[in-house]
Amino acid sequence: MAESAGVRREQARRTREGVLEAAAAVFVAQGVQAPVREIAHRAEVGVGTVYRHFPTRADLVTAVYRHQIDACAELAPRLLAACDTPSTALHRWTGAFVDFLVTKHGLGAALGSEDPGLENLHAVMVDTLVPACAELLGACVDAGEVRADVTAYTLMRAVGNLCITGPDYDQADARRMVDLLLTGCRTTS
Amino acid sequence: MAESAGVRREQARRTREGVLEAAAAVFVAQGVQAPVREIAHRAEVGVGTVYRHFPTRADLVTAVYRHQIDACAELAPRLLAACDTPSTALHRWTGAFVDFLVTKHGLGAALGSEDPGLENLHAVMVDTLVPACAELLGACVDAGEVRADVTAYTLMRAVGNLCITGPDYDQADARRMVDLLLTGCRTTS
Amino acid sequence: MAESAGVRREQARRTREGVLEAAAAVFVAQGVQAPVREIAHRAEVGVGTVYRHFPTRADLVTAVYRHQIDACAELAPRLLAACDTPSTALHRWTGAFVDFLVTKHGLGAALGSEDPGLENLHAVMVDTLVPACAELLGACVDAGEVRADVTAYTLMRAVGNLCITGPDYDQADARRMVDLLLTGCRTTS
Amino acid sequence: MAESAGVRREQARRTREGVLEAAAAVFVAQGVQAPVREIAHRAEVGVGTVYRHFPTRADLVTAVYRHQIDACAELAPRLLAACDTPSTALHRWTGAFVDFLVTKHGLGAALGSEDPGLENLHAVMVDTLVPACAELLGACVDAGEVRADVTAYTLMRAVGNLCITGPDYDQADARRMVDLLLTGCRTTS
DNA sequence: GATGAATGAGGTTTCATTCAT
DNA sequence: GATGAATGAAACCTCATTCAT
Repeated sequence: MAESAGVRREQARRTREGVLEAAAAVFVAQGVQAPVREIAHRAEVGVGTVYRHFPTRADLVTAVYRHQIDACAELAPRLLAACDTPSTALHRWTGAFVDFLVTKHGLGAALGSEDPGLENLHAVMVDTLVPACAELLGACVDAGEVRADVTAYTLMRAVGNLCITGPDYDQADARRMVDLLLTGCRTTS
Repeated sequence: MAESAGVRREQARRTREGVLEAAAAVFVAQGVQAPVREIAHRAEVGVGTVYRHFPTRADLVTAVYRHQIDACAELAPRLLAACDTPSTALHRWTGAFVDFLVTKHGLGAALGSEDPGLENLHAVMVDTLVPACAELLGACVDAGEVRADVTAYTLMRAVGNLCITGPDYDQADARRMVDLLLTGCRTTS
Repeated sequence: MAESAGVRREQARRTREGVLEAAAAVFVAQGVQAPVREIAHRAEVGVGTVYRHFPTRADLVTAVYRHQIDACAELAPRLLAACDTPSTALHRWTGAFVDFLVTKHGLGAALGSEDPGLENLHAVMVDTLVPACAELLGACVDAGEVRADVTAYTLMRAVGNLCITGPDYDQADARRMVDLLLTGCRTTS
Repeated sequence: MAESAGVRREQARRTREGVLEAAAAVFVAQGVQAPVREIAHRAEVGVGTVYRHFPTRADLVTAVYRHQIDACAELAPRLLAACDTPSTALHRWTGAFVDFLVTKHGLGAALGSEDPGLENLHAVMVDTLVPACAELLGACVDAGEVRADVTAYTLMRAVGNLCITGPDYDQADARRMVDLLLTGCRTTS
């Protein structure tokens, strides 16, 4: 009986993972507003199953990107330790952030969206990434490399917005614009 | 008869203006994807009236912003003539552009949207504003004030994206981020 | 003043004729259910004008075909006088009727329709054409050429139905089918 | 689980049947162009349910009549085997076809309609019934009972048209007209 | 836990018809 | 008489979401 419960739990976990994978794929293809049916179909489960695991769309979006958000946050201190200067670390970190956002079709837009259905995701990203960004930014400011009047939150929103790509404004464009923005943040010597 | 026709035409024009005003207000509150019903209701007309004046949503969105888009484009040569340096003109122009975009909630997003219903608006903005921006940018490059590897289109998309505001990222933030971006575009002397 | 009234009346008559012509053309192209706007546009008048002259669609449809309906009815006695046998006259009359119906796209369908908006037209056709057809049919029966158990109304409905054409069942098909039907009505000798 | 799935599937099947019955009834009353809402309401389901089972109107119309169309087609060889002469079989088959068409108000009209929403149904009827009719017709021609210049398709269209009934032209009239048409198709000996 | 059928609100669009000028 | 802008009912179709099994 205890075992059967464990087996069932394991099944549920696998179902959950399957939904997450399907959602990730569908989000890339159609954006985070894709029909739930589409995701359920791709995961080969019923729509009810999606709703059981993720009651709101934001829960699903958040869960889909949580791993990567966490990984992105954890990257900050590692880069700070590994790079010669804080600003190098900041540049590389934003580079990683851009790559993350751009490859998730619609995530940049979701970040900046006021859609109440996405505020949950918004909160997660802010809570997780802003401190990471703030750590890098603070180090840069302390080192006199970056102006002190830029907040981590504002910078992240700006970077997030710059990552809203399209046919005529692609990942490379986004990277260059973010680089220019960071360059503009340098203290003018 | 000629007079009555003129009166009627005048009435129609006022209705049209009313729809435009209502649409502008609704767009600010809900974005450019707001339901047509909402706009019709706010304008105190039937939905059919909205469709009569603006057969597609893009027609409406375009009409709402056309005046300002044109005004913005016309500002470019005037600033170029009035300012001491091209880069000053560029800064002031982007400042005006940001003010325009930010006060029209959702227009920045519309500029970058791939939504087929907005491609018309997209085309108008690109056709009108990119040349204006290119003129300023070219002058800056010729004066050696700005790096030559930034295209007017990409810059406009970036500025447009930076103007997607929200409760925690407002017009002042957008202006500062755009300024930093432009600063980053300067030739490092 | 009397003259100006006459002039005005003449104007109105011409407007009316213009609407009729436009309606006839539109009916051929799109069927009798075509949008009123289409007809008004083609006639280069306002929709209100169409409604003033023809309050209901049936009024318009009826008016459009009235001339031809009358001409068709008047043909019956002339054919009866001119042809050697009544059945020849009947054949030639139905031939003319078929040509009339088939070239008026949708009229055959309108004849058989129960659409309350068309009952007026239905009544006109019945009142005008059934007596004409009955005259021919009666002569045929009297001459022993056609069975006595076919009513003029039923025959007309049948012919009307057979004239509902389409891409794979055209005017020639309709004519042949009507001919076969008439052949079937002959008294078997 | 397997059982509950079976129960659910059974429920769905009943819903589907309910929709079909409702659609059949509404089609009789209002023709095959009746609003989907009407059908949904009569079936006591939501419109979404109708769309789930029958994505397009043609799917619904086709499903409503499919059984009877098939039964009609299958009747042809059986009659051919059972009757003394091919022409008797043809007469009885068209009689059955007429009964089928007339009791399904609007189906005759649908058969001849150019409405793109009905082309599917049109195709089904043509594909299923024309071969059946052709078999009978061919046998009649081979037996020298019917003229060779009538195609199965044209005959079916003609019969379909003759089955467009109304208050003053009912099923009995349709049957008699079809009989006369067939009589007219006989080789004159 | 999983299912997916059913629901129905919500969006779009079309046109017949009215009415003030 | 003529006009055509305005109206709004009505049809379509799509999903997010619920719930009985």
